[in-house]
Amino acid sequence: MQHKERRGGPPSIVEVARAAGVSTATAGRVLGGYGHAGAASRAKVEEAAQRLGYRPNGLARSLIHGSTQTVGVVVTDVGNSFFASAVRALTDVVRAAGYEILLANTDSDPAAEQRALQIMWEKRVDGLVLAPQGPGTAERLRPMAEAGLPTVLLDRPLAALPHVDQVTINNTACARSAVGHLTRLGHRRIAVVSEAARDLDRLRDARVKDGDDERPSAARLVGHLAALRRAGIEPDPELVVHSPYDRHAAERSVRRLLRRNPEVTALFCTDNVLSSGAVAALQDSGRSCPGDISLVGFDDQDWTTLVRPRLTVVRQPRRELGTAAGRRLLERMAERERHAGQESAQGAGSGAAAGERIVLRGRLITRESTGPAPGTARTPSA
Amino acid sequence: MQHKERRGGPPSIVEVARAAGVSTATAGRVLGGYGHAGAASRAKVEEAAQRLGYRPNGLARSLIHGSTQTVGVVVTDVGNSFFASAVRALTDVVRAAGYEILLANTDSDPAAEQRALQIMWEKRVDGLVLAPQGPGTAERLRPMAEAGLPTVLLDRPLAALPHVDQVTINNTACARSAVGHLTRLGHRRIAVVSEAARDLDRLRDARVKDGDDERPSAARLVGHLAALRRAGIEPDPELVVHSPYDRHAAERSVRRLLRRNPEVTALFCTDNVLSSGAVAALQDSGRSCPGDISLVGFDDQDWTTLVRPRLTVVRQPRRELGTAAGRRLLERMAERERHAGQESAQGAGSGAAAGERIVLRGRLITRESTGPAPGTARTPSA
DNA sequence: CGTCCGACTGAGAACCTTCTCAGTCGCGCC
DNA sequence: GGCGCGACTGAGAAGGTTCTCAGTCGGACG
Repeated sequence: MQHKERRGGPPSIVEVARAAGVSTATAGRVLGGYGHAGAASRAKVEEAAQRLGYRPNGLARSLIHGSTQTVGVVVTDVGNSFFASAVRALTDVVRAAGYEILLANTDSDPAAEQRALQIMWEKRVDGLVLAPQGPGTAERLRPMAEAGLPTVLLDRPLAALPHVDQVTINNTACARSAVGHLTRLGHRRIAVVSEAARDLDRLRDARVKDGDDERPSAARLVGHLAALRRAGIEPDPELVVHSPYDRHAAERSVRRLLRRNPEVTALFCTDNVLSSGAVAALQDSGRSCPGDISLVGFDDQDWTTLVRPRLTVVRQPRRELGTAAGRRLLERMAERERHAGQESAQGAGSGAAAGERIVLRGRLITRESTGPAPGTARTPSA
Repeated sequence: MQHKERRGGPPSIVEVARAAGVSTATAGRVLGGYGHAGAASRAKVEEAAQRLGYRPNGLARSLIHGSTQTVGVVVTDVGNSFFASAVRALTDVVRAAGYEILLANTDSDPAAEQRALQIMWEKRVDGLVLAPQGPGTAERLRPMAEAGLPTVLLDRPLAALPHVDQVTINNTACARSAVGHLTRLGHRRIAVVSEAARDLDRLRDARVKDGDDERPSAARLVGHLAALRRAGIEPDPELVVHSPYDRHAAERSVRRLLRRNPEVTALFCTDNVLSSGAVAALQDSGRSCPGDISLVGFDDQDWTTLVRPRLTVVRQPRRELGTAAGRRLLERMAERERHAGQESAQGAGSGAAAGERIVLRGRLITRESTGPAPGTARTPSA
C-alpha cells in the first residue's frame, strides 16, 4: 500500500500524518512546533516528514495567521546603484527579523506603481516600503495606509500623507551647501544639470523645505537656487539645463551648455548618472578642471575618487536610508502586531498618530574638482 | 445594521457577498472573473466591493491554484552592480508575464543560501533563479529540482545538476582573450588579481572549460593561466595575487604586488570591484599606464571610460544574463503548467530531459590602458 | 477503589477563494 | 400547455495549515 499522493505537488501534512499513523492535528503540532506532542508521536511524525520530504506550506500558514512574513519594496529601479544599495541594506534589516522581500520596479511610471501596489496588497505583504513616483502616489497609497498596512516612504517625502513614516535625505540643504561652496570660491556663473529643470518656474519662488512633497531632483534644484540667492546671484534660466535620467543625454546637455555659455565657471550635478555624463562632457571639452571650471557631483560613488581630478561630491547615506526605512517598518509592524485584535476594525494603524519623518543628512566632500573661480583675487563673499 | 467585520483585516469575499445580497459563489464569479454572472448581480457585487474596498486575497487564490505567480531570486548581493543589473533585467522579463520577484541575498554564505532556498520553497514560488554559492549548492538544490520546481542557475554553472538550466558567461574564454591581448602586446610578466588565487594549485592543471562547475573568478583565473601557457609563459605564483572581494583590500594587494614585483608590466583584474581597487593602486604608484604597466579590467562599468587612461575591459552582458535566465524560467514554468496533471507524480520536471546550458559571450573592449610592453621592439608572438 | 488531574490525542472549524454540482427560473418550441 | 434548454445562482467541498474543544488514558492521591 504505497501512500497514494493525490497530486504531483509536494506532500501535505495529512499525507505525513497518514504515513505516521497519527492525526493531522498531532502532525501539525510536531511539525509546526506548537502545543505538546508525545515523544513517540514526535518520532514517528518526524521520520515520516523526513522520508516524504515534507515542507510546510507557507501559503496556508499565512492564510491562517494573517501574516506573510514578507514586505513589499517598490522602487524606481534596482538597477540604479542608489536603490540597489538602499534595497540591500533594507533587506538585511528586515531579513534579520524574519521577513522576506517582494520587489517591484516602477521606472517612475505611475501606472506601474499602481499595479505594483495592487499586487503587494493582494499578496498581503505585512509591510510596504515605497519610493513614491510622480503624481498621484498619495491617492494610490492612501487606501492601503488607511487600512492599516504599515508603510514607510523612501527617498521622496509626501506631505499629503502625514500619518505615514517617511525616510528621506536633506536634499535641499545638501544642494545649498554644494552650491554655497561654489559661491564662496567666487563663482558667479554657476550652471546646474537637473532632471527637474523643466519645473524651474514653479520652483523658483517656492520655499520648499526638506521633507516637503518634492522629488529629490526638484529639492536639490531648490537648494541650488537658494544658494545662489543667498550669494546675491540672480538665477539665470539659461544655466539651468534639463537632462533626462541618462548618462549620454546628460553628456550632450552639458556639451551644449558649454558651447552656448562659455562663461560658465562652475557646474552642479543633481545626481549620480548626471554627474558621470558631466564628467565625460567636461573631459571632452578641453577645459581644465578645476582651473577653468569647477564641478560638484552628487552621490559618492567609488569612481568619483578614480577620475582626475577627484570629484567634489555630496555624499548621500544610501545604505543608511535603507536601514532606517527597514527599522522603522519593523517597529510599525511590531506595533500593529501588538494592537491586533484589541483595537476595533477602523483605522487600526491610521489613527491620529503622526508618521515619523526621518531626514538623514548628506554631506559635502570637498576634493579636487572645485577651485577658485578663474581670475578671482577678490575675497570670497561671506 | 453595519456589516460587522469580524477582524480588523480587509474585507473578504463573504462580506462583499453579504453586502450585495448574493452568495459567495456569485460574488466570486464577478470578482474573480470566471464563470457567468447576471448583470444585476454583477452590478450589486461590484458596487459592494467598491464600497468596502475589497481586494482579493492572493494567498487563498494561490492555495487553490497551486501557483503564486512569484519567482524566487537568490543572488550574492543586489547591492553589487552586476547582480543589480541582472536582477533588474530578470524582473522585467518575468513581470511582463505576470510574475513577481521574491529576492534574497546570500553574501556567498552557504547557510544563508540554504535558508533562502527553504523559504522560497515554503512560500511556494513558481520558479527559482539562483546564483549558486559555494560548496554544497547542488545538494541543497537537488530536492527542489527533483520535486519539479522550475529552476535556472545564474552566473555560475553546476555540473552536478545536469537537468537544471544554466545561464552563464564564457568566463574562461573572456579571460583568455584578455590575457592573450596582453601577451600579444609582448608582456611576459603578467599579474592577476583574483578572489580565487588561493585555489591556484588546484586550477593550475585543470582543464576547466566554460560551463563547468566553477565560480566565475576561478574560471577567469583558469583562462588567465591558459593564455599564459599558450604564449609559452610559465605562470608564476608570485604574480597571482589574492584579494577578498573589496575595493580597498584589492588596492592594498596590488600595491604590495607592485612593491614586491616591480618587473610586472601588465595586470589583469577578474572583476569590477577588484578592477577599481587596482586602478586606485596604480594611480597611486606613480607608474604610467599604459607606458609602464598595462591594465585589463573586468565588467564594463560606466566609470571605465571616465578614468584616464580609459580602461581596456572585458564587457559582460549583465542585463542579457538576467533576461536569458528569465526567459528560460518562463519557458520551464509554461512547460510545467502544460504537463501538470497528465504526468504522474514522480519527476514531473526532473525527467531525463537535459537542462539547457546558455553561455553568453563577453568580449574584450580595447581602450587605452593597454599598450606594448615597455622595451619591446621584437615582434609579438603569434 | 474512586476520583481527579495532567499529558496527550483527534475531530473539526476556520482562514479565503475557486469550482463542481445541483437546482431554480424563464422562455421558446412543439 | 408541457417539455427542454439555457442562463443564472447557491450550497458546499477543496486546498493545507492552525487551533479550539472535547475526549482518552494512565497515574496519583484521598
